[in-house]
Amino acid sequence: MPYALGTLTSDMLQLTKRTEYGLIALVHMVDQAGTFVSAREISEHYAVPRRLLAEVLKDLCRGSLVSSQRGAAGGYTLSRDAEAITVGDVVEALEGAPTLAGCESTTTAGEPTSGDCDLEPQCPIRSPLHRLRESIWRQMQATSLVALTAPPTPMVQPRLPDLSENAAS
Amino acid sequence: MPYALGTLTSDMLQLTKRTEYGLIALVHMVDQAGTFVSAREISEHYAVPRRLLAEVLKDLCRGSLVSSQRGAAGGYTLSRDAEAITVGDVVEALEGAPTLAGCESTTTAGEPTSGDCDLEPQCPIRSPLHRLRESIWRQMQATSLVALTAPPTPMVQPRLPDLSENAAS
DNA sequence: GGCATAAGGCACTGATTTGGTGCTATTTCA
DNA sequence: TGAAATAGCACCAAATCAGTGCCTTATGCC
Ligand code: SF4
Ligand code: SF4
Repeated sequence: MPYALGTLTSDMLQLTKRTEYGLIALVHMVDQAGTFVSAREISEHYAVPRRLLAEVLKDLCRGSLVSSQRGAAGGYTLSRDAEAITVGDVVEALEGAPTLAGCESTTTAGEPTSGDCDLEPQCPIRSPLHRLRESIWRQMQATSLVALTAPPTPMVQPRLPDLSENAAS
Repeated sequence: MPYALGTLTSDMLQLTKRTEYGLIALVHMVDQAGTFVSAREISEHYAVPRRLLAEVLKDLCRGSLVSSQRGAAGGYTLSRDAEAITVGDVVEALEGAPTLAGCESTTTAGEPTSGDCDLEPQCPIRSPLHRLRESIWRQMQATSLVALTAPPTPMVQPRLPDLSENAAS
């Protein structure tokens, strides 16, 4: 069956393994708040490669999401409240602030960062795409670790805001 | 200045060049609705690699987003109304339906597709992440070509729905 | 002190994806 | 017939990603 359209999966929304491992570790640490959890403990608990997880935790430490303690009985612990750590923070710490198009690489400060694409003046999709990216990014910033720890959540998906001004649903 | 956190850009929300080129071509075709536009014309207009654009247009044709006409004076044209073509459609045609985590590769039909990750039973972040992905994907499905063609759009970004049930902003 | 156990640093490999090109065949219009 | 267009497909180079090796440094405990 050639050309099975719809069965392929894009990775454009795919979290990297690093981010997944980071999220798993952070969620695990929410329960153990106040204590230092070692990378070994987490890696054995979730069957995650130990060395890779250590690398991820290190980056989370650089991003000030966790604090580390060296030596025996050392490990990592959340450096702030679980509600103050969002998926966006994790992605930003492990992959950098995301962009939808190459013409703008928004930092946390929101600099324009003119862009490396040379068809900007002619490009017709630039501005609306940025709006879409902003919206998505905002959702990641609005999803905190506590939202990830609440498993059942029998919530109904609310109506999405429409990004265009003329589609009235 | 080592470790310039916040300046790196993640590509997790980055459209591929193929998708970008596809969107540009489609938006261009919105204006020329009814006529067949050649890949050469678009590539010269926007300084996009001709051969690559042709490849993209071909995939869009496979995805039934555009119709093609061969031979001299041939080209491509939208196969349906611009409002009926969404960013999600384009992404799906050019990259496949997206997934946030590797444990589920949702097709358009929405099959479960059990998953290739072996830490699903233990994984604490699975369900909420899927909710996030759904929400993002929904936004892409809600953004049509006409939304991309409306340049000024002095619209205020509406409040986002909160994905967690306990964060009351 | 000495040792086990922790994180920190960094370079490195292998597999995959992505952007892009070459070449040929086929279709259409003049 | 020939130019111009799509269709198909293989191929390449660069970038990214998952994962590992190896060493250094720090801490707790005997
Ligand atoms: S200017 Fe247009 S083509 Fe260039 S990176 Fe931005 S959105 Fe993409
Ligand atoms: S089960 Fe968890 S770790 Fe595995 S792919 Fe799904 S979200 Fe990622």
